[in-house]
Amino acid sequence: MARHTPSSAPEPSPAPAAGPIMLIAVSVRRERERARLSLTELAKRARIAKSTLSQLEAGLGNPSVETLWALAVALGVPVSRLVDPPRSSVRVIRAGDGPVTHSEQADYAATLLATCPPNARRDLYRVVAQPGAPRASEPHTPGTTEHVVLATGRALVGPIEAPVELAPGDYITYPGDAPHIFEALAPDTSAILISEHI
Amino acid sequence: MARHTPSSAPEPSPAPAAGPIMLIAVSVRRERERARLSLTELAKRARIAKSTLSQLEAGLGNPSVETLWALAVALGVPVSRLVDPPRSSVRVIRAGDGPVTHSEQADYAATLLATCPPNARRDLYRVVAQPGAPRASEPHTPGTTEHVVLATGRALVGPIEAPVELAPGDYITYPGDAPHIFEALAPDTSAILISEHI
DNA sequence: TCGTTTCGTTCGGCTTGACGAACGGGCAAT
DNA sequence: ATTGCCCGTTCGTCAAGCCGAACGAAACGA
Repeated sequence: MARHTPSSAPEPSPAPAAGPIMLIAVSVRRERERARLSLTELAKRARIAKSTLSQLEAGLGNPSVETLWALAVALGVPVSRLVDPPRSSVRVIRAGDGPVTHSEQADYAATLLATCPPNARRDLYRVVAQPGAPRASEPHTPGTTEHVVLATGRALVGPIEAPVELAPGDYITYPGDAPHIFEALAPDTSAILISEHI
Repeated sequence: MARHTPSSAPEPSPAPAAGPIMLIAVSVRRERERARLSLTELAKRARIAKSTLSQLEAGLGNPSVETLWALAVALGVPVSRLVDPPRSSVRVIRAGDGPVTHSEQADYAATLLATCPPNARRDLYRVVAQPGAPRASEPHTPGTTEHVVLATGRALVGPIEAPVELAPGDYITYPGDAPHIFEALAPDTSAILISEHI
């Protein structure tokens, strides 16, 4: 199977415990079940032998990139979702909290709110809302995460069952693939919204 | 080489013209040169035969995931950077400008400021700065782009040779791999900073 | 009870990816 | 010129990925 051992060297990707094979094995099975495909059906669509797929999901073997590519195409997902570790929940960082890095040159403070997971896409919105009926979002595509930093005003933001009240500077992140709301509590409430999807 | 043809089926990943092999070939070479490694040296670090690497970069063959993984580890990059297609300038969107999507349910307006390029990482900062000496940033790693949305106050932001004055709600994006500044022009100037690196 | 279908796994074979060694070229020191 | 070293490519061998076919299990209807 493996003729070499890539076990040493500094791991940039968050060391996935069992190496790439097991990671891909579980990823493929996860995506296949999410797509409601049988092993046989997926193999047919990907134009690979189902024996190949069977062994792959069993964590045996060491698939080639063409095999992997064919599977990703058939599953309708980017290849990277099969090769990078999975991830989710609500987290709030209040204005003034969080790890701050100060500048020596100027009065300048930056707070790291969220590091970007490998391979995610983050789309950036500016939101301006007025009090009244809250905006309830349908869940987006699975794997979506939203981040909101309130700029001005006040707002109730987060999962529909447990939204959080934000003041200017507050930050919240929550799953975007579950129902969630944005309800302005003050006039001219504005925020930055980042929609992150893998 | 390829025994199957994954050519059909709807392509979710933005069809990379020449299939996964060529894509990986150029990605590996690009990352290797970025890391200033010789082919021989990289092969040694990845614990793979240099012949394998040579053919891989030539666009021949069909590497296994273990080979790919070992290379990504040795290069110090996530695997996804080798399997997704690759990809800067100043752009400003003033508050109130830009494509706005309104909600039917509530007084809620979202403006798309920047779609995320495939495979980029975006790290999210909250910035609070006071007037005085501007904060001049050293250029970051090549391929970095920064985005700033001013929340409160006023600031001079952008490339050091041509910064732009921002008011609350204004958005700017500029290359992060060239010198750039953030100079607060009013007390308690705050902003959201997204650092995007490939 | 017996076919029929679909599921996922297991079994030989052909094909090919990965390996090490050998090769030719470029460069610097001797 | 010669030696040494590193570069990247080419070649033959061997292991293993991929394949199709055969297999047992489970579900459904006749």
